[in-house]
Amino acid sequence: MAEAISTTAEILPKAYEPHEVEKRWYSFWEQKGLFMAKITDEKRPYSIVIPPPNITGSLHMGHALNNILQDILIRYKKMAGYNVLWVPGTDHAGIATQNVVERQLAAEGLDRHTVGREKFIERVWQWKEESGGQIINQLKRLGCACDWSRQRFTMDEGLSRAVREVFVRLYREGLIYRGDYIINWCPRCHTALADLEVEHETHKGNLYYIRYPYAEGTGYVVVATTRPETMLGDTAVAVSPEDERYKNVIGRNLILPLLKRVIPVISDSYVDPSFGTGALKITPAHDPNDFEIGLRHKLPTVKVMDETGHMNDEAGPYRGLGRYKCRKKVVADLEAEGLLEKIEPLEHAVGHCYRCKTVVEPTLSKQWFVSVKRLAERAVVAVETGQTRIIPKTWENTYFDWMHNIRDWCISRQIWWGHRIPAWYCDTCSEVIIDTEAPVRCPKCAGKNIRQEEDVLDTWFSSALWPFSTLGWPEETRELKLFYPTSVLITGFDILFFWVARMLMMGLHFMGEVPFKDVYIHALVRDAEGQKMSKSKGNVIDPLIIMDKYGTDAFRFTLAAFAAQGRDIRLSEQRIEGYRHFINKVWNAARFVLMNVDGCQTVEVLRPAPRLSLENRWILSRLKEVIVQVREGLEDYRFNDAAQALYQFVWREYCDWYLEMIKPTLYLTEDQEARNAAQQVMLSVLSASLRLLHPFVPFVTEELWHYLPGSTGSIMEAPFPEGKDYPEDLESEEQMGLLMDVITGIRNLRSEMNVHPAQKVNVIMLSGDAAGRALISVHEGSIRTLARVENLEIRADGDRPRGAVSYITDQVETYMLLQGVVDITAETARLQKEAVKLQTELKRVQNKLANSDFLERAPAAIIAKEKDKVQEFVARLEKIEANLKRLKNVQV
RNA sequence: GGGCGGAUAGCUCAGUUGGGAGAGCAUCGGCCUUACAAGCCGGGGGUCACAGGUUCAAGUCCUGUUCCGCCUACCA
Repeated sequence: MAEAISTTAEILPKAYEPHEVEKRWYSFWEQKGLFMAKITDEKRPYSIVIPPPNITGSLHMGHALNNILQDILIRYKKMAGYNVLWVPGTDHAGIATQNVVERQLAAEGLDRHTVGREKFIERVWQWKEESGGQIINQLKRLGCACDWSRQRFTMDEGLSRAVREVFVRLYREGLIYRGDYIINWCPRCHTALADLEVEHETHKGNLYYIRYPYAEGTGYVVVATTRPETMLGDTAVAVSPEDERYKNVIGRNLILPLLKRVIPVISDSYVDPSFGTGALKITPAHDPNDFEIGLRHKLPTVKVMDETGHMNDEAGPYRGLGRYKCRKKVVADLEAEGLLEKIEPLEHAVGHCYRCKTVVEPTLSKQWFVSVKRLAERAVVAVETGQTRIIPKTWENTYFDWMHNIRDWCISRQIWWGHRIPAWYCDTCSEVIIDTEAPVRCPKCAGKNIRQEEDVLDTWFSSALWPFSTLGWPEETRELKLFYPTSVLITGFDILFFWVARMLMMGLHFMGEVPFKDVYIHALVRDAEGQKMSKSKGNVIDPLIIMDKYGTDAFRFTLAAFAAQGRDIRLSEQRIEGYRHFINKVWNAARFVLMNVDGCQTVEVLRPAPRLSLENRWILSRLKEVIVQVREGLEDYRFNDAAQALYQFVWREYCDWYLEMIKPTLYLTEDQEARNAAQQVMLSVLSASLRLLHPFVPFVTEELWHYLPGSTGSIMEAPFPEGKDYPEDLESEEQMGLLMDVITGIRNLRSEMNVHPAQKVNVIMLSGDAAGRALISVHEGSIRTLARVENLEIRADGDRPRGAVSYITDQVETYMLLQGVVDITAETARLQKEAVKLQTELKRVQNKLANSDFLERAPAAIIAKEKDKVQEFVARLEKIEANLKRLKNVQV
């Protein structure tokens, strides 16, 4: 056995070195198939589908936090005895991916149109095979326990089939339609965008006041606009029906400047009389509101721009100009004609493409839509009735708000990379055919001139099906039966609408059940200054670099410890460094234990026996408490509480107090039985701590697990500790409390008297309480060790020693003898300070107890507590004052 | 415009049924005590944004104000 001890010390280096360890254990887990769910397992199921990262993505802080939290839950539930499944996968990310490949082509002097659709798609697939797996490897780096055998991609054959199936069913139910509608157009990406894909930003612009002359007679109406170039598409001017100023103008005709078209003045309650001049120019083809007004008044629509943002034939002399050049020229021409009244600066919101930040152009266009009203209603009810809980609850309001005001979802995109819409047009008879498979001939006219819709679906369309499409839908698979609805979805609030709401709608519609029971919305990771991390700001902290520098476990623990609900995380490297120290502490605690286990060969959970000594009973009782806290924290998604509880327990209680306290027993005692007990307890608490820590810091715990005597297999297969195995022991906690208080008191005296840490001191303790004296006496060894005491005398009563400084509690008076002369002035000051503090406290409590209202209305337990305090304070004060008197006498 | 969140120690933040203000980091002082200097021991530091109210009792509940964030929206 002596050999074994020295080997352990050699095997475990002084400091934890994460890199080699991390690599080794991840492949170990994968090889042993520990991440794989078993469909035949009879344990209770617990399932999560990953929010699929874009294949173009590289791991950022948001991914890291998101996936670490999922991994913590997955590992916890697995150890807690569930049949867990974590489905991983990636998203094809239509626009983003297409942009990447287009950029590649551009570098070669090509573009997608010269290459052609088929070849282009091939290129994208090729790119995906070569570079699209990057993010997956980065997730592995994080330690994610995903079932990689079930990895999916939104463009997989199976998922594509689900997409077509959903499209066809919705179409046949009348929930998908095609129509002319005003949509947001990105002139750079050449595609329609859903409302959600438009980001609004405040811009400093101008409000131009333009005169529209009457067609008959003299005079003009002045309209105000921020976008003068759209006037070329105006088909009316609207005023408010309640606006007295324009009462006689309604129904008259105006001459549209520059193009000289005749347009009417109409009245519509949408117009706000207080803004601008109260007259609004109406451009139905280039403004969503104007479009609605145009519908109401049956106005013609005139599109003046093409899909690249350039003016078209309808713009007459402005044809071919870019929209901003055109704006300049229109303004200049108006000015020249004396029709520009004035220009005022104005801040207003401008929509941008969420992908490329180009200013979007509202444009009239033929697109496919999902009619979402009915679907949304059901999804609202599901949350209202608690079938799905949104956590933190505050997000429910945001969700309801959005769902109640939801507008139809534009699902067609004019790009090539994505699920091509399963619609075909017959050129012979104009029939539209919607089917999951391509038709050979037109079912109506039997013609063969059939071509498929060019557009593809919004990427979020396939994402919306993710919870059931990844489990095999539309087949009725055993996976679906077992793991749907999934247990929880973990995501950031930024995709609550994009994704979560739509999954709820689709899940309810096609599965008849919510896709997940809980939705946990986690924080946003910001930089140390609270700024959102972004490449353009240059404040991005790269998780991969962090993991290189500090190790994955330190990184994981940091994020978990800061993942408080409802608040963003401000991350700085300093903090991660702090938690690296914690990982190292765990490492060294284990190192210490392993160096001192001798022949102890068991890591069995040890039931606290009454025969165990105080510190052993105490640490087991504390362990019970931390188990409860960790479990509750994880069940309630309070990751920070769970992590903090572990941090405190392992470092402060286990390392600082418990291990220090048993050192004499381990080193010196002749009592073999006591030593064995200490060894068993320290080992079993270490074992439990490692298991509790494992979901947070999987690598270091797995590494240490294999050094524990008697451990078998992976720590992932070990049971998560249960509170019921460790009865709480209040007596031991109370007694330990007294000892810790006295020891801290002596340490304090030493420090204040500048006693060198290596120097031992002599102490006399007085206590009128026999039980207290017995306790101190039994544990005087601990006091000697932890407070560095040479001679310790325990008395019931008697003269207070001269030449001593004191620490007074209500139960024990502790005197530390000084070798030289006590500085009476300093000691008096010290005691007086203490006395004043106590008197203030005492007074406060006494006032409370003097209040008859308090005595009448406060619960008995609270009153009793206050009374206890009075007793304690009075006892301490009396003793301190007695000491002060003695000091005074000495002085005299 | 509507909505939500935040304001607690120098910094970053906990504080879940209202009952004597906490942690980490930083700082100061002392220690290379044979697991760990990525460590050990000790100390200092807060009118819990402001003003009212409810209550025996408010960081915690209510109202208002100020200052920061964020989301959302069809004021041209």
